[in-house]
Amino acid sequence: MDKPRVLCVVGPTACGKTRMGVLLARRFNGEVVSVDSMQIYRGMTIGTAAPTAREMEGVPHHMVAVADPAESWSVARFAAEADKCVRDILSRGKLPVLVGGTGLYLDAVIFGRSFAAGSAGGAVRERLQVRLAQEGPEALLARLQEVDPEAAQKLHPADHKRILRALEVYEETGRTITEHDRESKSLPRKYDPLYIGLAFQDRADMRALIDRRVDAMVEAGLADEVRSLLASGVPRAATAFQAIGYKELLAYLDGACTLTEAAEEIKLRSRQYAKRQLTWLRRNRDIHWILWEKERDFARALQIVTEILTASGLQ
RNA sequence: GCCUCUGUAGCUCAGUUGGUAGAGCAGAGGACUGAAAAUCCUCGUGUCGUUGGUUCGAUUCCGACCGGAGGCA
Repeated sequence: MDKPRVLCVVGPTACGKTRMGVLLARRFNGEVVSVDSMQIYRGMTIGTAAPTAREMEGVPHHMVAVADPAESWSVARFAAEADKCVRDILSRGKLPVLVGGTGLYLDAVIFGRSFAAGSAGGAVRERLQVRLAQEGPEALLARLQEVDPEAAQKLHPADHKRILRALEVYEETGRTITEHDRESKSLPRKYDPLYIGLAFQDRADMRALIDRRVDAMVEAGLADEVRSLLASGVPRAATAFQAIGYKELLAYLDGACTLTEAAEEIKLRSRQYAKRQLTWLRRNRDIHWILWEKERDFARALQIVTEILTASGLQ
């Protein structure tokens, strides 16, 4: 009720979130906060389709190109930084427009979720990784079953990442991740979000646009972008290189495939990613969806969203 | 023209010593709390190229034909 209102633009990749965010920020005196796990890294404009100064049209953008790609960020760090931006925007009497495709990150900000201690590169994680390699996932899952049976029940033996994380939280904090999550999820939400979802009516149209966009990225010099990241010393193991478009071009630069093959792989991985984004978003019943037919019609969309916002008493 | 190999799920292929078939990839659905553009789970009936023959029964054996690859002329 008394929670600050924020606007959220969500949807799978290539569906126009960036453009919509700018249009909404301009109309409603807002500023954009990008909620994207990869656009935070510097020097990755082309491949992450991060908004350029031109595309921002004078609207202030936050959380874009704020991190050193050699340094790996996490949800926790992102949420903390993004929340500062949101509060700052609100304090200046403007509307925060959260634009992004990383579902977990957006939830973390909106709900003010807390995250248990521990991180990649930490001593506990390293040790658990060694145990995983030596004893196998079943042994670790059995161990988890003893300390946190609820988490162990939910995890598949193949889900190494989550098994490691669950054990790590227990060893780092003495509390189970189940306990921690339950507590975190019971906290009242921090903001009052109004969700606008952008997607294509027909998946084939989304695919066509993704294909075109990937070709454009390659033509715009994605390979050079990857080369300069490497040249500036970003390690191949960096999280930044897990971004779609980058890991595939690494293979190309290594001579493992042709540029065309790399581009095809990027298209494939992009549409699989888009599908996962949709799966994440579908469980959020509060989203007002705008479904594109063939082409993206921003003028019409802006009109629809304006009506929704007016009805909801935002303006 | 002759010879050899080949034609099985959208793609790449396995397989059935004759009882109508199964993997990977793609695709679809789902999960998701410090890597999340990551990670993980579930889902496989298709004229077994066509057409004759042998057989109780053929995708499997035999013949012809059609398509593909290679070789010899």
